[in-house]
Amino acid sequence: MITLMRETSHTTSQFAPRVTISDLSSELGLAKGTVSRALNNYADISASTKLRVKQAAEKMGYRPLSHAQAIKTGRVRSVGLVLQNFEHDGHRPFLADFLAGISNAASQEGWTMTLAMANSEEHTRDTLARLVDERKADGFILPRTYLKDARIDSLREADVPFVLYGRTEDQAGCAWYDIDMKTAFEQAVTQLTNLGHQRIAFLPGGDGFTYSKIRYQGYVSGLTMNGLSYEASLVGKASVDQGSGYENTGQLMAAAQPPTAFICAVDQAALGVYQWASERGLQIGRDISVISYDGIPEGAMMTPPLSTFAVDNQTAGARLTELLIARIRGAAPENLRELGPATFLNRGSHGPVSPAGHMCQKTTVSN
Amino acid sequence: MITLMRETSHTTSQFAPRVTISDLSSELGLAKGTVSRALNNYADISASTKLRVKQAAEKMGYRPLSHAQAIKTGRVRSVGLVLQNFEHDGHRPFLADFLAGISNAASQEGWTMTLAMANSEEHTRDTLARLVDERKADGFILPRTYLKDARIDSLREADVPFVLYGRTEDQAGCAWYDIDMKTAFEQAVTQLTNLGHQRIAFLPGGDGFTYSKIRYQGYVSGLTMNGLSYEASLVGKASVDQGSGYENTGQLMAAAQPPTAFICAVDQAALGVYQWASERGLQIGRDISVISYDGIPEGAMMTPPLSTFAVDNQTAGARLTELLIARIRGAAPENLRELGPATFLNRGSHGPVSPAGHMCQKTTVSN
DNA sequence: ATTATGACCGAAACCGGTTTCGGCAAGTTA
DNA sequence: TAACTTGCCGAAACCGGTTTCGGTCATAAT
Repeated sequence: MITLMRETSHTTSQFAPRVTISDLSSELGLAKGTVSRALNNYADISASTKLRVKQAAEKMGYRPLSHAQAIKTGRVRSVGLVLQNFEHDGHRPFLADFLAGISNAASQEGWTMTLAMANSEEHTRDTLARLVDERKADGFILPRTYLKDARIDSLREADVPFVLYGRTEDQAGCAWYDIDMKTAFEQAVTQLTNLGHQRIAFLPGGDGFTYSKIRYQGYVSGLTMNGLSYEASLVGKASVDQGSGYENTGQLMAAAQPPTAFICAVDQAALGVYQWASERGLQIGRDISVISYDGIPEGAMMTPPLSTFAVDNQTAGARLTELLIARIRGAAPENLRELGPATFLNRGSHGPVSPAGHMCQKTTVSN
Repeated sequence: MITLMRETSHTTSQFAPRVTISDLSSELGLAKGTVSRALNNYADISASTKLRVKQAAEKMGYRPLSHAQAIKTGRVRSVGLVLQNFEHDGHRPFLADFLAGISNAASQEGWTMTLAMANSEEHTRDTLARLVDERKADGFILPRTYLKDARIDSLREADVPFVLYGRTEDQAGCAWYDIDMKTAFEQAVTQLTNLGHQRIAFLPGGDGFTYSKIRYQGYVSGLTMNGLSYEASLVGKASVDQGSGYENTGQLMAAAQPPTAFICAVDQAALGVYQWASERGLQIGRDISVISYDGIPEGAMMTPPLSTFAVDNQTAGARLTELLIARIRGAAPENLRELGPATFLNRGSHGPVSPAGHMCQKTTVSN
């Protein structure tokens, strides 16, 4: 009985009384359509009526229902985001920041964010398809882009607006925001060569990801910028977590002329370098130098604290939604491409090349 | 020119052709309303037509537009979530799991999730109000509940369905899911007393949070269950991160009869205990025992690995959305309250009370 | 003095669904 | 057989907006 009453009252009075556009029009003595056009700045409404309507709307607290407009306009004023939580989670610590950036930028424009998570590539495609089909979002932010990315293909084909966090091989029709990782990794090489290092190893990121290729290119470019020659034996295999970082460190250090410094595509791999070194009594920053990328919080708590390039995921999220909204409003994707900076956290994990230690002669160095 | 064409084609052909309910009705030779009622299982539609309609809908790939239905029903089939990212972020590592749970459970019912983040209590209220006002969600999940929670008050007053992750002081009209933390902390005390500990300290969580009170109650109840008397001097101040945990550990260990074991309301505080001990050459698990709560990933990487109660935030998110959807569909909140288990990770940070060390005589022990 | 031209607004159609209402045919009851 | 249900469906109103289409009136052009 009580239950019944609850249900009833719930379905009837549900919310505070809303003011609709009809309320506004009858209050103003204008036609409903006129009010709508005034609010949407149509050219055939006089400036004075526009002002009057807008003031009344403000005063009466009128807020259009986005789903009511959507039925005619096809836009729900929402940015879509499908996260893949099956990947190596180097970006997990930044998730909250990233989401905060999106959320804030979206609400700035009166938009909202609809979020879904997928646990496989197929699940991602299905989820994306469902959200598109049900028009739950007007466009999408695609994080963690691949060189060849099925999500991009399907959205491009369906002509659904999207923006990439990262780049991809075929940029046609793609708007994107990315971090200038190439410069960052060039700087990493420069830092180390300035400290005397000449055998600088590189631990790349996950295969297939665009970020992985670009960071690698930055490493290579940094070598030539500093007059060092590229050596394939100094490049490890994909290292995306502590375990793989640890293993690949061991592999590279077993060489006849082991590296004196490591550049890691991701911080998690750097933790593996730390582990390998500490197990052998070697001190990071003195016996082995490490510079890495991501800026995970654990990095600050290591001994010594990890020198790394930090990225501001909150502004990334914010810029991405601004770009996406612009894209949805019709801007050409070619004009919506942006590179943000990574900031170097100059901490203790890199130092001058160790005089003793594994370094012997410098045979491979040109110049 | 190219730009213009892009824009044009974008606004016109935008998506793949959708099949509407009118397409269905004309295809079937039925009235639009009849089709709608058939799909929604109205009683005045014959079973045979229902079947025919549903099969045709399936075959033609018909999916109703939630915002088109919302205009009449008032429901957009979306669960709302406003995260406060200004709080101490003990739950940050679990964010992805939590969101995945919500997302999966929601899409199971054909629902979606609209997410927003706020950086102050006021911002949270505003955001919540806006989402309610614009009907962006049919109900809300409120995480991290306080004993007195302004969000609950305003949603209750506005008669908007919601469900709590956690409990609150005034449960009237509240549906919730929570972890049985009281039992967990009782077990923690029992574990330690079985190992001979009699001076067991407690580091509580953040002030004002319901979880903090319940975990404290579990600690107290565990003491009496095991014949130990409560001692106010064994209870520290709020310790929600490593820093405060470190400090409060020092405070408690400075007593004439220092504790031999610590129970921490949150794992982050336990990290502070580790730090304090390691700086003094004391070994966790031997010289000082620690049992904690949360199950953060860092805990497994400590030496020794942290004994703690882990909570499955993915199923928490899933259950919460199931409860919320039930609530929105009219179920009484009193029937939507659930307690999930915390699972003890029996690791190395607790052990028998140290024979040497700080322990002296047992004066305060009754029995 | 007419006529064409704009500026400005009302009326109505429309978007994709849901829900109410009424009517018809078949089966029940009187 | 007439009256009454009942089962089942069509028609139309409705939800809260947007957009198209004319129409009125004042002003400018002829």
